[in-house]
Amino acid sequence: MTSKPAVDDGLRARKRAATQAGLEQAALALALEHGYENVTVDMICDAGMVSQRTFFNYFGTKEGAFLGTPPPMPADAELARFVQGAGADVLGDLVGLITAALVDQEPDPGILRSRRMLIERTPELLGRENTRITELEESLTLLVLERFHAQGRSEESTPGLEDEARMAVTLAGSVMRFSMQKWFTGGFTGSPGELLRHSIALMRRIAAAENPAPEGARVRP
Amino acid sequence: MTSKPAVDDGLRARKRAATQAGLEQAALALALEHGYENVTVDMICDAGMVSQRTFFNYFGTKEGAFLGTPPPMPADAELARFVQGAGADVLGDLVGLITAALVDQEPDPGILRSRRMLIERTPELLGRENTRITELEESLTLLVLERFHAQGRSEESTPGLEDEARMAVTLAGSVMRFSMQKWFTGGFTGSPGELLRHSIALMRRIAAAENPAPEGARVRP
DNA sequence: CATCCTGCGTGCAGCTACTGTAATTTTATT
DNA sequence: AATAAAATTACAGTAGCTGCACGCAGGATG
Repeated sequence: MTSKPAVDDGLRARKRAATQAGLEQAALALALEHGYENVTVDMICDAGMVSQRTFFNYFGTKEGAFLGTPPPMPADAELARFVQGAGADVLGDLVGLITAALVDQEPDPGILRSRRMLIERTPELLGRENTRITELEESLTLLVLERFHAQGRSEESTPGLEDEARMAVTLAGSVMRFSMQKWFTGGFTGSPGELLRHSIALMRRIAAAENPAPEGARVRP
Repeated sequence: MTSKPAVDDGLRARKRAATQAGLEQAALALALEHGYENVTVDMICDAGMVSQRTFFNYFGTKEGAFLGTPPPMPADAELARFVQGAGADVLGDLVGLITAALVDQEPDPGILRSRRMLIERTPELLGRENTRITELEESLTLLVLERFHAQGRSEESTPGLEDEARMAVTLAGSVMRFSMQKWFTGGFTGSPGELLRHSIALMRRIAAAENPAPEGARVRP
């Protein structure tokens, strides 16, 4: 990921990372025990042994400590691979891209899971999470458009190309949300890969459905 | 509350409604001019000529004044109609249901539009909105399940029935989001009904795509 | 080793969103 | 007109969050 293989960390950086990790962990633990609303920033600071001011230097916001580092944007190499991807399965590739970013972003799956739990049961955090995702989708739409261009499709030749890209991203997002939900409510026994494929298949089946629109009047009474 | 069931709108109720509408309007106007973050509750109170405490009696939260009355849940009659709907087009019917609720909920389309504009450009509000929608989707999923049952399908005969319902709701939500976005960025010239049908068709096309999954390894590198 | 200096943590003062409480005013009822 | 009920208000207090200025330790330079 970085230019140098490893050692670039000084004592400073290491301490910093430790403090941040400590705060995040404390925040999660406290929230899972007392509920997000009942946890004050001061509590987290006590547990992490820093001043309140320092806390805000790290996260800027209370929520920040619970949500972890901002948005998982894939590495450039993978992005290029996606754009060049000749495969016709945009949806599958998109889902793969997002998943990859998610995985190599958080080393500890335990943290990831409990964070997910907390977010799931806390509307306020869920809102923030959605916001982040929305912002991410913005960039992904541009990516898909690039891919389309790489495949020789242009706005001129295909009028609704941008819509198509946006819809693809939207659907990929739906698959991710659906899978997450199923995964963290424990309704699935199997590998994440399986789950994702299962979700995509299900989506295709539902979307295909029967009659596209019986008379059209149904849509807007 | 009172012993009499009849004419519940006296002077009281009318004043109340006026105050609330005034506050909402003031909030929207102020935010569109100065940006959401730069509008304080006190400003809104000044414009609406009430105390800060009263403001919070009405909305409970600053965001409330900008988002309007909570979630548009359809009337019982329409719900029943949806459940009994023999039509196979679950998606279309769902979209129709949501749309109907949206329309007869806010009489003034001008308010609705500017509110939409504001939400669109304000991450914080967008997050809240998404949260509300998510909560709504919860109930809709149950509805779809009822409909399935009315069609004689049970969890026993069809293992993934609940998943199917959830996915249908998720997809309907995607269609709504997509349409909203297109509608309020002005990228569409035509009736809302047309737009919705167009969106559904597009979704079906993208979802269908080509190969479901070349090898599966793509999904989780 | 001495020196600078830069990044980081801290206290403090202050703003804004929000809540509880009790008093005051306004509307409804008899 | 008297009284009950409800709405609105002022006031005080809590929690999230920010700008500012100071001090200290890590790291670079000579």
